[in-house]
Amino acid sequence: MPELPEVETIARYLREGHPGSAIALPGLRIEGVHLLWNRTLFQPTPKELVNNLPGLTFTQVDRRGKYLQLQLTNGVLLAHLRMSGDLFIQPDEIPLPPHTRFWLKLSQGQRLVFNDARKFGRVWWVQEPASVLGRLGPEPLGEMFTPNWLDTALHEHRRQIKPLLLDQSFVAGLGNIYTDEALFLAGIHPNRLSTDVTSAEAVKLHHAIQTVLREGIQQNGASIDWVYRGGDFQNHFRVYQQTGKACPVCNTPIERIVVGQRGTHFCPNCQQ
DNA sequence: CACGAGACCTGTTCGC
DNA sequence: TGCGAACAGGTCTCGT
Repeated sequence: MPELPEVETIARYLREGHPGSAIALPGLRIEGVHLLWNRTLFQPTPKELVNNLPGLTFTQVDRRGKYLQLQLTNGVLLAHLRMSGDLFIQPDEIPLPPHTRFWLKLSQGQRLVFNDARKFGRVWWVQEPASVLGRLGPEPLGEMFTPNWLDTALHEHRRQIKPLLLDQSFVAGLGNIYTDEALFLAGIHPNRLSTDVTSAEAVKLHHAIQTVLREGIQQNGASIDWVYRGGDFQNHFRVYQQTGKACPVCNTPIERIVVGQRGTHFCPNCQQ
């Protein structure tokens, strides 16, 4: 599920509790470690994890790009959900969900579950988060990400605009949905070369990126297919997965092409 | 440096 | 109805 708005939603739920459930991660202590799919753990070894995590307490939950950062009294647990991952707290007595790859027994009769049908998701336990997050570009809703920065940065590369926006070392957090939506709002064809984007268009794109991300967060992210978290942004897509449907601006049928090996949705009239 | 292909995985939907 | 192909919110590595 995870692009910036979905990961942000999960971070908020972990930090403050789900709507309807006040259980929050900070303050809960780890009592047991269960790794069901070894490759989910990127670092350190399973043995080191089992030896070191029990007894530690969660103190804080943050997001950086598409990564979740779960601060502990010693070190930090990082998680990347990739395509199908999910991370949530649930009571210890109900059955583990299918596709659980990793879970922690917590104090107060709770557990933290890392669920991931496609097994692409990864977890790290490190002392220094920068060792994993070091190459990420700026947060698109942060102070560094200004219209002027984007204009300049676009011209430091000569690449197709869509793959460039998906590159996490360029900007951290955009994925396939929000990139398509942002390029539509900005009226930029996904195939355009970054160097050919004008300064006026860069300003528009900056605004479009922040708009779609804020909308996504407001709707608690997008819920597609069998993965459901209660998000609602899927009902507000303008072009993503709208192939053949009328463009909300000009009624031209939305088209699907492949750009950088990713399905790409756009309006051939609005995005020249 | 930029780009495409292939890997990593499982589940759902599409087309014949 | 059945079955294989295509596709899915991501990222890494390798070769050109």
